[in-house]
This record gives sequence, structure tokens and C-alpha cells, in this order.
Amino acid sequence: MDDEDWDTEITDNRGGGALPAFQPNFQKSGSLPVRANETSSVFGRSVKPAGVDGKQNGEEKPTGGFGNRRSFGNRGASGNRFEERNPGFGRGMIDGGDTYRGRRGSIRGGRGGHGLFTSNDYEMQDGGQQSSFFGSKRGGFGASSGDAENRGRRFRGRGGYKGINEEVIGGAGKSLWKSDGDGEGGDFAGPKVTYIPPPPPDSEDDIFAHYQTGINFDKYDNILVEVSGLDRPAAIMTFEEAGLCQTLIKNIARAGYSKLTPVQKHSIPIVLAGRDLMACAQTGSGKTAAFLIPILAQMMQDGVSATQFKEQQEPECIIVAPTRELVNQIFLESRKFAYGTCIRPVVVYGGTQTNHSVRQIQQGCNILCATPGRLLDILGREKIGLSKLRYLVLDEADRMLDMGFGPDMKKLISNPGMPPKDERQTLMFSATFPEEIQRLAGEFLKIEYLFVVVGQVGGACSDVQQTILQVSQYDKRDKLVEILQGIGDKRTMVFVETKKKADFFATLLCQEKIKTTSIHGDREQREREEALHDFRSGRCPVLVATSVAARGLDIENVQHVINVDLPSSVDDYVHRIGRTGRCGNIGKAVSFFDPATDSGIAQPLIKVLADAQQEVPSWLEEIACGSCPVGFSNPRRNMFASVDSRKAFQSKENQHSGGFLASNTSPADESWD
DNA sequence: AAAAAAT
Repeated sequence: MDDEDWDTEITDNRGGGALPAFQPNFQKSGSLPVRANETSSVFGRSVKPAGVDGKQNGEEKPTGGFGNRRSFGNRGASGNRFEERNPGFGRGMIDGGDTYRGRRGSIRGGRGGHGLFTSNDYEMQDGGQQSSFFGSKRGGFGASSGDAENRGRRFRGRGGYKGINEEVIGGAGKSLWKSDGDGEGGDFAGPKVTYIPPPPPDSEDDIFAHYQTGINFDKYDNILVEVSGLDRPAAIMTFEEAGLCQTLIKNIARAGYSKLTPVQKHSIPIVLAGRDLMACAQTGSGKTAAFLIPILAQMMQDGVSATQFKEQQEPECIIVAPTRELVNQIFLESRKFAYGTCIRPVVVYGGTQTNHSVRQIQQGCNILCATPGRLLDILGREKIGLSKLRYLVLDEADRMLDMGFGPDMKKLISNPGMPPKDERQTLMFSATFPEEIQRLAGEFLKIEYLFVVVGQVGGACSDVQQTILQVSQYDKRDKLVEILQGIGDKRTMVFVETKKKADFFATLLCQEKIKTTSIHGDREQREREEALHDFRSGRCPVLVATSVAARGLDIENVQHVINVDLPSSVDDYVHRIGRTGRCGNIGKAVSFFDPATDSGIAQPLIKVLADAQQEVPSWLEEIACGSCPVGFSNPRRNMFASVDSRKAFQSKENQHSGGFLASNTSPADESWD
């Protein structure tokens, strides 16, 4: 290969020195069965070290300025936050001497103060008052100061936090919110404080932290792959065939990747060939690396803007995803691959200080990982320009294009600076992709894009053992406690339908002495990240979540998913249970099915179960038969769409016209296959 | 009903 040495002078992109030597250590990469279309292909190409100037990146760590740190509760949560602080509701929150949570907080309209009990703070502060959620009484959101304590510790981390530690742990959290002159906001007269995220851990071990592939990893090779479109590049079988530079090879190995998954085998050469791509592959099968690796490789070859402070930065790559935590996860993954190169990834999302996002970007930005709202905000402030944009990635693409995010995506694509689709590469990845959304996606993609499907579009991962239990809503709490007590300390994600119920169940489980935390959109950003950290670390083996955590999150050792409430869309179900059974590991998913509310999902659910070779309860089939699925009138996408009906579009059939989102209103009245 | 910008 002729590209082995050009990057050897490059220094650590965190501002550190030259990289220590690292020997790639590919694990046993056995010979894989090669399918007919998987002939190896060489992507070694002439490499010019353009733009690779070995410049050090700017320092990523915030340098103080932590005065002003409360997430702004949007979506009306702020509107009623103080009104609901009636006696008897959330009173348990006011413990530990009026901690910051009780004081600043009730940020979620008085809810959300459920305890997250730590090992050393394990008693209900409100005397163990039992809640009766289903009886429509909303009491007993007892709280513990436990996570407040830990939170203060964790988010301190570096310089600039000194002196706060004692105050928080002492429970006098309000001092935390007093301005001591180091903040840029310092507006403590008002209730608005914006959270500044902690600097990401950046020791090399932290950066490359990963978990092991599971016993079923090799079974990925048995899954059928369908690639449609013209002039399909051949798949590659090994990382070596991708013709990557040495630094990237090292980073890939160090990040724990040794064997390609099917979606990677096909997507990497497609992206390297400069093609647009829509790719569907099961949850946990390596989609993120499937786009990051080839993008990084291309950027290394073509060169990127030097890392230096500029008022406006012009990233070569923008990656969007539907939740803040997912965007952060993608960022952390991109940081692995970019380590020791001149490519600087940056992450920005809401619930944090916009100024912090801006500063991060201004220090240099080649890959921008962002949630849509903050991205548009930053674009509007002209802190990023799009003239150098060459890669636009929509992770969880179906979600990014549906009713919720579609308008934001349209704004992004319509930005005057956005290169037309023929001058950029647009990549979309998801485990699910309803047909009508595929159709919308065509607006973003070149006519001749390629469509990769691993297995079935919208299919569940077969490494997840799925169980459906008929449980009425009134029995859910007892059943949940029973199951969790049987599970023991194994990591479990519990999904519910509403934020309120997330709080309720988290509180309930804490009362049952099960170490639980929760994540949902009405929690402060810092609380969300704290919850995720406590779950990841095992400190809280149970995470109660809304669908905010349904997609993309890659958490080690999640062995169980419990759907206390089934989602209304079967695609959401597929994503939720996909939090377990990742990367060749196995997992279990148990779902409570209440015929009173869930009959609409019975039929598509049966399809998903059957396609994943799971047992289908006879009672469920009876319910499905009874719930006549005649309606395509149901506004909810996917309600009755069978997995089988979703087929890959042939690329020449993608030349549909029609305005973006306008076509959303017209159902599948055209034949797409 | 969840989520995505702040204000």
C-alpha cells in the first residue's frame, strides 16, 4: 500500500503529543463464507497527503466557566414547573436540606424527583409512601438525594469545578447555583441555567473503551444481504481490503473491531466509491462504524481543513441523529477512529449552553455530530458554513425523516449553503425504514443511490429472545417487580410510554430496593447523562426509559429489555428490544401486552416475532385476528405495515418527484416494486 | 405520546 506513511507525523488530535506506538492486534479473523456478490475488491488508491499538515488540534477541554448550568426545560415543562409544586406532590424531593434538585428542580413540573438510590443512601425519604399511579393518584414521587450526590462529583471532573464538591455532597446544593463569577451567564436571578456537559473522558483507555463481541457474532455471516441499485461496488471481506491508512487501521483494531459485519462489508466500499447509500441492518450490527470508517478514510485521503480557531468553521461531514445521547455516542465512536489524525470531531446538542457548542466548533470542526435543533441553531448563527460539506449522514434515518424531525431535516437540506445532493454524499442508516419514509429519503439522495438491506427491513435481531406476556395495565407494576427480582443484578432497560410513568416506575422500583435510574425528555440533560452513566457503569442496573432511549444506544451487557408498555409502532418495538442482543451477544426481551390498549400492534408484532423465529402466543394470534387491520387510515405509520411489504427500492424506480413531506400525505398509492 | 432549539 502506498498510504502507509503519510500520516505518521500527525499528532494526537486532543492536543497531546505524538502517538505512542500501537500494534494492531486483529483477533482471529477466520475465513468467512463468501457470497457470490462478495468478491474482494481493492480500494487502495493513490494517496496524496493533502491537507494533512500535522497540526495539533486545539484543546478540547472547557477551561472553566461553569457557573451557569441548568438545562432549559423546553416543551412546556418549564411552563408549569412551579405551579405543580403543590403539597403532597413531590414532597419527597425536598430532602437533604433542599438540594439543588428540589430547589432548582421540580424542573419537570414537579415530577421526576424519584429517587435514584445509591448504595449509601438507600432509604425512602418520604417514608416509603406508596404511589398509586394507575389509580390516578399521583403521590409518592419520593426522592433521594442519592444521585444528586454522585452527580455533583461526576460532572466536576476537571479544573473549574474546584470547591463545589463539598457543597454538593453536603446536600447544600444550592451553593452550586450561586454565581461565583466564573460563569458566562451568571443569571441566577432567573430560573434558567444551562447545563455545560462534562468534557468527555480522554485518556486513551477511555477513548477506546469498548466491549467484546458475543458468541453469535459469526452468525451475522448467515444473514442474506440484498444490494439494489446500479453499478454496485463489490463487498469487502476484511478491513485490510478497504485500503485504509495505518492510523485508521490502528484505531480500528484498538477500538475492538476485528471482523466486518455484513452491513460494514457492503457499506464501506459503497461509501469509499463516493456513492449515496440507504442502508438497513439489524440493531447492534455495526452501522455506525459502517459509515464512520469509510468517511474517515476518505477524509484522510482528501485532506481536511486544518484545525485552528475560526469564527466560522466549515465541517466536511455532518452526522445527525434523533437524540442527544445517541449523537454523543456517535461522537465518541468517531473520536476513536479519528484519534491521532488531523480530523477533529465535535458534538453539539441541546440542553447545553449554546456558547459551549459554539466554542467547541470554533476550535476546529471536521466532523460535526449534532441533534437537529442545535445544528440549525448553530447554522443560523453562522458558526458553521457548509461550503466544504461532503458527507451528510442521517443515523436512524427513518426517524430523522418522519413527522417529528422531517421539517428540521428539510430546513437543513434547504439551507442556502447546503451543497446540492450531487455535490455531497448522503448516507442513511437505520434498522427500520418504512416505505413511505424511504420515499421521502429519495429527496435527499442522488438518483443512483444504493440500497443495502441486511436481513429484512424492520426485522428484529434474532439474538434477542422475545417474549410477549398478556398483562393488564393494573398488573404491570407487580409483574415488573416480580420479573426484576428474578433477574437480579443483570442490567435491564425498562421501557414505558410516558415520562410520567418513567418517573413512577423508577420511584416504585427504588421503593422495592432495586437500584434504578431513569431517562426521559423532561429530565435535565445532566440528569439524563448521569442516568446513562450510572446504568452503563452498573451502579444502577435498572434503567427506566421512554422512547428517548429506544434507538441506537449501545450499552454493554444489557441482558434484558422489558416493555412495560408496548410502543404504538412496531418499528419502535424493534429498536427498543435492540438495546440488547448487540454485537453477537444474546439478550431477552419481555413485553407486557394489554389487549385493551395494544391490539393495534398485534398483527405487525406477530410478523416481527415470526420473522425472528420467535414463539407467537396463540392468544396473541387470536387478538390479531380480532383486530381487523383494514385501515390504512390509521395515522400512525407502520401500524399495520408488514415487514414483508417493505422491499428495497430499485434505484431506477426512485425517480419519483413530489415535494418533500407533501408526499407524506399520500399513502402508498403507487406501486414501488 | 416522545422527541427535537431557545425564548
